[in-house]
Amino acid sequence: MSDTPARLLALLSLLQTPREWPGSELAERLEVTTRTIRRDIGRLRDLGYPVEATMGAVGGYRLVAGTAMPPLLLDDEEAVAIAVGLRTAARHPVAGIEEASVRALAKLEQVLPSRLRRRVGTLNTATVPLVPAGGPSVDPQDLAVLAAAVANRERLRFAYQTADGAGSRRLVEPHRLVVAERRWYLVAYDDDRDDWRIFRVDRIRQPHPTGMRNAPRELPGGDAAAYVTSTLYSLAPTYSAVATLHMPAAEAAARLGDASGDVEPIDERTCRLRGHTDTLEWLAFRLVMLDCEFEVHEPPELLGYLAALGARVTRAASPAARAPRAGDAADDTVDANN
Amino acid sequence: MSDTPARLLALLSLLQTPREWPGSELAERLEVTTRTIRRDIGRLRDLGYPVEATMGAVGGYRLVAGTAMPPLLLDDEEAVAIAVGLRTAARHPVAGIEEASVRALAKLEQVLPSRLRRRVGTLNTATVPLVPAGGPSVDPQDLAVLAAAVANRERLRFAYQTADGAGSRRLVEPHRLVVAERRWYLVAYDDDRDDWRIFRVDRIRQPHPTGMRNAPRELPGGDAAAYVTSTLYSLAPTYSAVATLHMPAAEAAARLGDASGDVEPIDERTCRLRGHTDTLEWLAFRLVMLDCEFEVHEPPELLGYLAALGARVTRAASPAARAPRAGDAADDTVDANN
DNA sequence: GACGTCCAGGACAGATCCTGACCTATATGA
DNA sequence: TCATATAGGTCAGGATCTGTCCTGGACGTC
Repeated sequence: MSDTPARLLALLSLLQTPREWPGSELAERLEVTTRTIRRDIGRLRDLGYPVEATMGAVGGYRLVAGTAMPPLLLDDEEAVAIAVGLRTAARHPVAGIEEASVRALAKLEQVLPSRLRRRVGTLNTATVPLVPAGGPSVDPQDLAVLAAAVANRERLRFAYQTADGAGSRRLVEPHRLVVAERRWYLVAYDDDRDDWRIFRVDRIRQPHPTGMRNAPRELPGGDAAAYVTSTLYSLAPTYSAVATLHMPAAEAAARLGDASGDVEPIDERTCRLRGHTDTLEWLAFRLVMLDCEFEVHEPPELLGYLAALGARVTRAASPAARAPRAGDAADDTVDANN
Repeated sequence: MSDTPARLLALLSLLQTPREWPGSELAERLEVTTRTIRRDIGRLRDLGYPVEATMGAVGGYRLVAGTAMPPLLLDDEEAVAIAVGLRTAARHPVAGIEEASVRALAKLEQVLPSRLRRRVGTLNTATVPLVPAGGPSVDPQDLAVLAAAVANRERLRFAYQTADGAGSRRLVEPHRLVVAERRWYLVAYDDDRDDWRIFRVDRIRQPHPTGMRNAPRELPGGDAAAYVTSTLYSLAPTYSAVATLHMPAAEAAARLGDASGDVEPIDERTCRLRGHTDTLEWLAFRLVMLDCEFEVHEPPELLGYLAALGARVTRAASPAARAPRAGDAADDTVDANN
């Protein structure tokens, strides 16, 4: 009896199960008359959620795709699955929707019951990274905290570790989260230094909101993403890579994706790749994954890295020969600001 | 005025933004009095959604984590981000929540507006696969269709391509979706053959529900996952791999994850890996990604694959030498049933 | 072709609920 | 101390909701 909004939500929840519901069954579950069910269905339709009905003896109601997203009513496991998916998406950002990903993650983490958060955490640490890290990886939970602070225009305090290992404590007004070169950066106004700064998120430790709101501040130039990339290019000792791929240019471009540099055809079966990167491991990984013959011309560091990798793999395939182990990890020395 | 449930949903949507909302601002947005806002907040609390309020001059309301998941109200971009995340999760299943992932995906795809679905599709094809496929990859949208049919107990018609290339049309009663050995399988009762069958999802083409419901049918033995793995072991010519890793056993186990076989220590710095796999590329990929010295002892196919890979990488690092291209793709010949 | 089953929706009466307009109490930061 | 925020009681008038009728249309089955 009564409590209409709760019943509407329950009805939405039932209808989101991908199956057909006869009105009588819905009425039974929600303990109301079928007439009320029909009225509720009408209400949902008025709200813009298209409920489709098939008439006839085996008919029923089902929620279909409309023009607006209905509220998603998830059970525990589904919520965990989405959280895990968003966390890995935060670690391997997809071009164009990185920011929406962290927004969704922040939204979800805000309301995720603690028992589910624990499950997400254990699943997350149990999941193995699929690609070379290329430096420390970001903590998705920290990322959610930063996204919340950005949305809330709330001052943020955190410990920041610079490239040379020194640590410092910061109080900033967060402005935007940006992905550049496969890394997360926080664009923020540093209150102590009275200037704009860019922080690598994987070097931020223990961020917590202070509760102090700050007035929106305009970034000079406006575009945060452009600000980050321009700062990176002016500061970072990125490598310029040139390679020849024995693969049609179109196919190589498709398999490399958009963020891997320029591909121009040499002839029908080969092409030239030019790109810049600050993580040799990542570039080498992508080239090997292409599963085609290729030759690297520059930079010498990448040549060295690939030579070491090839030698290691060759050693692995010839167990008869035993050799002293050679360290072959290339280090990453790029930093955004001090 | 009026339409309380819609206002409650709108209020929930606002509160899910990770920020604090003063009651007056909420009242303004929703065009009601602050008194009504306070009442609505109370209603939400009665429904079990914990709205926290900070009193005082800079107070406000915010939705915090409770014991149950509130309905997620997403904007377009967030919905797309979640869909993309779930699709990649379907391609790289995480142990333990694979089924919840596809359930959530099916739920989302069911109500995703078509314009957003298009965006998800283009983003999805633009996204490059991060790991070696090891055979054809599943279409997440097909997976969602299968999951919906499983939940709806609806008969399903599809074209199935067997290992030897022959195609057949099937009419089945879907029972469960299961991940085994990094692949999706559909456990279903084949109506034409009057027996239970296991189908590799990546070989299923154009699945579509028929609208015919079927009575729930009990799988002999009960456990669908066990049924799949036992069938696979009895049928599939998997490789048995043995390798020595120059890495502490604990670290290797952590970095390999749970599904990669048994790791036992040899001494403090080395360990032995035993596993079985039907995709050489995947195992080789994981071993190389460990970023440590290792030697493979078995199977010979893996040795050959690694030798070819090492040679290719070495060639790439020595652009002076030019050699005729050697094909080095290992084929995957495992099948679940005919 | 008749029948049962399902969705669609109008009319109506009675109970319920909701909103806005008061009011006071309390907590917090400037 | 003051301003501002949440918290919540009360009350009256009006809107809304529910259940119980009803008719009609669509669809599959017997």
